Amino acid sequence: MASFRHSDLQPFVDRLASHSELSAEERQAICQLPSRTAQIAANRDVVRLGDRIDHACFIIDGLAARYDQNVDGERQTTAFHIPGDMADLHSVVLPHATTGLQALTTTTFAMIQHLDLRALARSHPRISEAFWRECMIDAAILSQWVVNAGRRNAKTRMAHLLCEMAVRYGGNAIPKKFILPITQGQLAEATALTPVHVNRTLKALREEGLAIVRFREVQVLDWNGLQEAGEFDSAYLNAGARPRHDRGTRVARPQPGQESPAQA
Amino acid sequence: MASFRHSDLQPFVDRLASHSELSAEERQAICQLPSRTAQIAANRDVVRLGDRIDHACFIIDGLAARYDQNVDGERQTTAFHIPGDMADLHSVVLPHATTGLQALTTTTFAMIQHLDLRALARSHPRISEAFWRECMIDAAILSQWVVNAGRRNAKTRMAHLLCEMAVRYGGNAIPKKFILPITQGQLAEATALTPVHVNRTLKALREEGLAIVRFREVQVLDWNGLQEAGEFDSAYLNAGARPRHDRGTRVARPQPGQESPAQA
DNA sequence: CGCTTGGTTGACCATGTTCAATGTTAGTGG
DNA sequence: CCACTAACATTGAACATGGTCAACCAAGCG
Repeated sequence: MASFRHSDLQPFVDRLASHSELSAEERQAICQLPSRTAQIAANRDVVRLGDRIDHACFIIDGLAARYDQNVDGERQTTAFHIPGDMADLHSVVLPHATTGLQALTTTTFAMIQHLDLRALARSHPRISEAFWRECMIDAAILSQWVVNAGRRNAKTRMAHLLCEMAVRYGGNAIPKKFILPITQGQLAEATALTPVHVNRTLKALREEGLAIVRFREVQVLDWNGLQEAGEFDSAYLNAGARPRHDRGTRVARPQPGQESPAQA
Repeated sequence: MASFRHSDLQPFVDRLASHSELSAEERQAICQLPSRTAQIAANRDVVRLGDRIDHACFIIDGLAARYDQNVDGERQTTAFHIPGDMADLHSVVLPHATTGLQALTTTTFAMIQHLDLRALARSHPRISEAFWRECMIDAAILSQWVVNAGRRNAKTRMAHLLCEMAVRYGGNAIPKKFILPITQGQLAEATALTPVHVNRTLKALREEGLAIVRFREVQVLDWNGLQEAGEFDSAYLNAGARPRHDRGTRVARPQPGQESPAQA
């Protein structure tokens, strides 16, 4: 049954505050958004393709996957949502779902009406900007997924995904192990591989001493090695954060006939 | 040399108005944003990977590609930007570029300071929301690119991309032919194929009477056939538009053990 | 127990890559 | 107008990454 609480949204405030400056008053306003807590069982859709929705889902506990599918019904996961994510904040401006959202485990979430989120955004410009920024970080992740699916081989792809999840779960302190309650089949949907090849790929990562992936748990054996294997640079995940460490060494290769950027 | 004009931004207003309600006053405010017009030659970067930028680029004429690359320097295009697009509106909230932007042809664009865009967004909540929505439509396209690269074969992928571009160039009236000033190599970077295989794929589309792609031009021979071959449903491009026609027939396949969506 | 779900492995196959050669087109200068 | 060049398109043959099919194993749970 639904219940009304406020503190559920504190992690959301923390998330927003990690990349956007918010006053105490603004933080409180977010915390006080009316929300309805709900739980959904594993393998069930929170949002179905084509649904028109009137609320966003803040993940309190569990794991959800955003997905789309091709004509044969083969799924492609386009994002994982972990606790602390507002899984479809974008729906505030695009209420017509063009992707589905599925719970991968029993997932607890807080439902917040678009009406309330929109009202808050309209009355608080900086909250509005924070929402926008939060969405754009998700888009930056999505952009990496295109590169992943398009230009990286199975091992690199898998390593990259593991790195992404490690950073998202752990923040600055990369966890030695973290819970990733996901089957190899679901990993296949995310990496655009087949379950069989996911298995072989995980075996390779294991045998190279990079990481051990089990049913509910990822063990990072060699973080540097895993990052290297995954061509991973966390910059895109921290793009919104206050400058802590400067950008890494990754630079665009110069293209033929190109010395300077835009010239007026 | 730079010049100061206002009317350059009218197409941007039209774009925003196509999905978001804006008052006459709001439209005018956008038009009056100070902008600096510039031109950049083909194959040069407008924004380089890692750049910290302080302006957004509105494409007036030409074609630009957003890209990222893997460690071997192989490029993956993640978006095309055509006239009418604000190529990096997202940079207003994430000024640290994690992807590059390259002109594919000689491209004319208007540069608008983040400062001005942000100020406008802060003072006009509905403009802020329109910016956010515009960005989320781009994200919806990106999401489709993940599916494209991940779960569709070469022919389907290519057809899907052509459909996307046709709709974006033509709006509701699908053009029989449209200018796409792009080489097969650049198509390869967008579809995550090799130039050689792009060539073979285009040949297949041609031989099946679906579309003819030449150096600067796409000729759509059979729009329905092309859409079908590309598993294309334009809903995601129009997600923000006023309801004109209802969603197509595309529905999520029911997954095992799933009858109803979220239950509280 | 036995059933179900997920993990593991091997053999064979297919889509798309790689390599390499040749054709085509547009632009440039004599 | 033609020769020359450079970039792009086209084609074929060999190859590789990952997919498909199929069998078997392991763990959790009624």
